[in-house]
Amino acid sequence: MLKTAKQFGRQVEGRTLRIGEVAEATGISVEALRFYERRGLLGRPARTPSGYRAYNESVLERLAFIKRAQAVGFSLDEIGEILEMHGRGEAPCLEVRAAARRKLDELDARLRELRRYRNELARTLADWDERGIEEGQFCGLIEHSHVHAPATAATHAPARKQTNQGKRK
Amino acid sequence: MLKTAKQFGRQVEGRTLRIGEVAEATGISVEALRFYERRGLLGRPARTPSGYRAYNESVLERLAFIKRAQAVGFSLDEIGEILEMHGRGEAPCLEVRAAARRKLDELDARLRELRRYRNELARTLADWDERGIEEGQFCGLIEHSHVHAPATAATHAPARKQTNQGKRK
DNA sequence: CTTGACTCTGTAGCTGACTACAGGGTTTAC
DNA sequence: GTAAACCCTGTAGTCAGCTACAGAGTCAAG
Repeated sequence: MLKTAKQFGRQVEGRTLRIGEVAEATGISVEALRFYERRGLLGRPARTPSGYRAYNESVLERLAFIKRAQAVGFSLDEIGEILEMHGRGEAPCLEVRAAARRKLDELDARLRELRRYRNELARTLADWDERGIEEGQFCGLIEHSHVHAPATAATHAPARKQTNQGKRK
Repeated sequence: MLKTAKQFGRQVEGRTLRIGEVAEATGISVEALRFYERRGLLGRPARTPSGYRAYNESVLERLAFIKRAQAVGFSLDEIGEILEMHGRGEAPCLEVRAAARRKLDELDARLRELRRYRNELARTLADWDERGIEEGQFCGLIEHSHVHAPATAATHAPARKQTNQGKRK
């Protein structure tokens, strides 16, 4: 763990990592790392005389944070803000805690929604299994569904809210 | 319900709807309707002599199906395939049922994942509440997390798998 | 001293599900 | 008969989070 710096001029502190090494260590692609940097998530790393990025190992920790925060539902922008606040030593925790609480609520709402859809789908499938399906138009997905209301705007509104499915992290 | 067709030339069967009426009835925007048509989800509707789309009321049912399928996790492409099979009278139900079952599995996996993140976040929050946070670097989101492993590639891999989250239909 | 792997910047493209516009024609209500 | 409200096509833009490339420089090994 205390290997000297490989070839790069100054071995200021510990070992520095090239971008490819960071990529390999974290499973995040080189392009994504540069992308994060552009988005302000990684600051500007030191450079070797020839312009290569020379990360020190703390970047791994930072990236771990980013990944964890992302997994928990923060967008890159939000993560950027948190890191920035942290960097400026600005009582980040109050803000961050509030944000985290909001995230938790969102996550709960999303879970309820998904559970509803799951059960709906499961019921439809069960229906299909126990009776023939030849009668229905769209294989029962409409006719046999036991769920909230017919084709009115009211039915669609809640679905719309969640059309952005993918984008919600 | 048996109003004669309004102004349009032929009043072939029942009432026909202009795109704006369909939009209002379903809560789907006019642009989205045209978009669905381009994507092959609605076929080519009849046209008035002047080129306006003249939908018959069955489109509402079809749109309801689309919305429901979407809510349950099918992408527009998948929905398109289902509708196409249906249109060709091709034993769709076997295919559809298999697809639905896959969807259900995916939904379950997604739910497990989200529950995991939810609990993780909730635990982190609870931690913050019971002890001061001033010590931690990133407000404990790393240090205090009780979860799977430190900053190694192994930690990231599962997260990566799910970086494409959004894209997962 | 050359080959190949790595890195750099900058820009463009991808996915999914739309939305927004420009620049027209059509209908309807007054 | 005219203005508002609707409709048409076609193209481009949006969001997030990347990915892919082009064209160039750098580094380690044989």
